Amino acid sequence: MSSKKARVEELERTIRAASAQRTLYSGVLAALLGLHQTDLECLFIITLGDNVTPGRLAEATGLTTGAITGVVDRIEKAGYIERVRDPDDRRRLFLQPIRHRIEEIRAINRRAYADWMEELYGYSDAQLDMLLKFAHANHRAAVNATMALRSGSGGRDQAEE
Amino acid sequence: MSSKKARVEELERTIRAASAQRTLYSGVLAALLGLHQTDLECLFIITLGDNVTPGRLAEATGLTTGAITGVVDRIEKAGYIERVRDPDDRRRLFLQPIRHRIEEIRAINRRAYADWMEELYGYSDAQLDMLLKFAHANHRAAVNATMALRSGSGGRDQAEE
DNA sequence: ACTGATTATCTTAGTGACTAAGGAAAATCA
DNA sequence: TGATTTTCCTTAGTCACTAAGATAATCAGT
Repeated sequence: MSSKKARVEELERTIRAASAQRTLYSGVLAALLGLHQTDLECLFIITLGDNVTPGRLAEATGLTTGAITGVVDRIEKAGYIERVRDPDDRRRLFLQPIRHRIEEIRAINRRAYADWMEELYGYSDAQLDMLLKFAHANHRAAVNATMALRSGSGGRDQAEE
Repeated sequence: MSSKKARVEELERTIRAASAQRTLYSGVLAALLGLHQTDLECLFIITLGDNVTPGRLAEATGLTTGAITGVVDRIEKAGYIERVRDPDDRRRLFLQPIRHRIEEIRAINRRAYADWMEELYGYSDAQLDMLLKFAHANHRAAVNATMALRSGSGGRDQAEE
């Protein structure tokens, strides 16, 4: 027997633990690829966007452009992207993913999560819709919580300068 | 209209995005508390366990004991734990959480995630049970995926030495 | 007790990812 | 054309981390 409060709190705790574990997974994957966690995150942003430039990557991650140069160096050296000059504005670079190398990473993910994907297929369409709604709500909640923390001045110091 | 495959893949994508966002939240929270993300993680482990020692923390995180010394220094200086010598083995330290300071952090989390918790209370007990089962399965999946990566030799180098 | 090995934490030196500031090259504007 | 802006890179310095070893307490064997 468990109260609704107990259920809700265990649910929240479990989601948190699962998120932490997925972060850990990313770290292990990055190490396996000879990259840093930051690099892998950046690579993910690069593959999602179109014609991503170092400048846009710096904005997206909050890193300085200097740091981004290092990140791009490492990812390029590992062979997952190429620096390609924008022909229309020769100051700019496009960070072009090397598709078949990216596909290697996807394949690793697919293999590692194969059982889980199988499990997902076991749910009915209606259940999947409900879970999807829940997952979106959870994502929104995390975004809101982050914003609340940033603006809410939840703690002492905040802007140190 | 969307196929089951589309549903499953969007679900997995959304879970991943939500996890990433929760990681981001942790980083912002850590900065707010004047700690590093690593420190906050360690603090979490300390509060969960009982009479956690620096050594056990090193094992749990994979950091070296030297790094842990720095982590403990920072958390202690910020006032969230105390170093207490084990009276039965005076080589050892117990990292004792300072309860009311930990409670401050919990209060911040509760405030940031208040709407979300509210939302969870909106689900029926049966739905919560289903979601809980799902969340546990997701956690297990992430653990298994991490292990698969570690042992599966998915990539090249692996044991470098 | 005494000796040597082990255990737990800290210390030190060195590495490398990051920031801040500024430089070089190309584009844009007056 | 010259001045300003934009984009990326370079440089110097900071700091968390690792690796190796110091310090100190405990344990096992004699």
